[in-house]
Amino acid sequence: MRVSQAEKERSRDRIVTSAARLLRERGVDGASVADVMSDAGLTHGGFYRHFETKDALVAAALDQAFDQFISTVSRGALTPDPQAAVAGFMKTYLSEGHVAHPGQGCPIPALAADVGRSSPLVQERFSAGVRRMVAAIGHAMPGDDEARRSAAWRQLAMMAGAVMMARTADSPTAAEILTACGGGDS
Amino acid sequence: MRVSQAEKERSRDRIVTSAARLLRERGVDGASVADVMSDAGLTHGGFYRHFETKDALVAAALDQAFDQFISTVSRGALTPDPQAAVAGFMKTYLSEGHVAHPGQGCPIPALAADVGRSSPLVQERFSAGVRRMVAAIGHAMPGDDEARRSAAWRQLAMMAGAVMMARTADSPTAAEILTACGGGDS
DNA sequence: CTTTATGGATGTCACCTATCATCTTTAGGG
DNA sequence: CCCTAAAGATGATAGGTGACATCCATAAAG
Repeated sequence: MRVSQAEKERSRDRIVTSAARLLRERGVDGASVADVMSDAGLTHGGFYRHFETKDALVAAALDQAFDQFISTVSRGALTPDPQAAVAGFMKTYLSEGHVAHPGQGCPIPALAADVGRSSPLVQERFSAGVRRMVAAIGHAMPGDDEARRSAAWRQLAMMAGAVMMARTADSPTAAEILTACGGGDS
Repeated sequence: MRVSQAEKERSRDRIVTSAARLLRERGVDGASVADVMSDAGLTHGGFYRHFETKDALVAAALDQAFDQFISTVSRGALTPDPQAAVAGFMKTYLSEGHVAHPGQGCPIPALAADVGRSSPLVQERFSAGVRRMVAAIGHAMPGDDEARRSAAWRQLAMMAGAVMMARTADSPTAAEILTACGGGDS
């Protein structure tokens, strides 16, 4: 049955939110349109009233996933000591909780490889999210602009690589990786 | 038609070699059994004479991919100066050539995310390959055993993360990432 | 010359993206 | 205030592709 425009807006939000989680949990191919719609409490038939293609959904979901994750990063960045904020973010990023729950985590270790094989639209949105993250991290790095940006790239690359590898490893190895890269045990 | 056992062995090798490349290029879901068999010059009908399941092929292909890639790493490690060897390996790893050709590159940035969602068998084989790489890299690091291993994890995480992100980015951004992480332009 | 097992051809079943007729309800003009 | 056209949701379905199974012709092996 038809619903109000406000309700449709909320439906769309639920679809995107479900997609943002399921994509990170199962990968681009592993999260089907029907899965996402079902998770959003709808049937798959109505999907194409909201999005042209699955690709468009992926792009929208990536935006939301980065928004959500960056807001987590930035929340700490307003503390008096920006370097302490980055340190706290690193601990959270390199935690077993982040490894265990990709659905709420950083899109980079969860989806970068998939995105590298996806459409230009998806790549562009993803890349924009990555740049936003680098900017957010670099903001709290020491040195001049170029040094901060460069340090932020190294930091982000290491963190993303560490979480990604930890997700393929057994528990002791995962802990070893996280610790080696500067993470905690939380 | 039936072929000799030696020929079967060669068929199997071709299948694994094709899989090792196609998996890295297209991901686990993107490379179908039919694709792999076709690439190996066979039809998909005979596949299950060689492997129980697709999973078993993935495991075998991961082993070969790591073998091939580690032999590249280790080739340089025999030079008089092991630290120079690691530096050379880093330059190669963080090159645009590596970013552009995942099919011959490191399995980690290409497949870690997929593996994190795969069967325990696949995860175990992949994790074993990762540990072999860390051992190979750590071999040429300074400091005591623990420090070397820890430094190797950081290095590998950063390199894998950098290549993975570079593969989702446009050319200038990719170059920026590689340079920031210590790579060259080759 | 018989046995055997490889690889090819074809089939089955499930699932994925995308579409559509249909029902229902909203939104807006008279 | 009501009536009607537009539009969201539904369930069925089309078309394609995936993993995996089965039958068959044939050549190796004894």
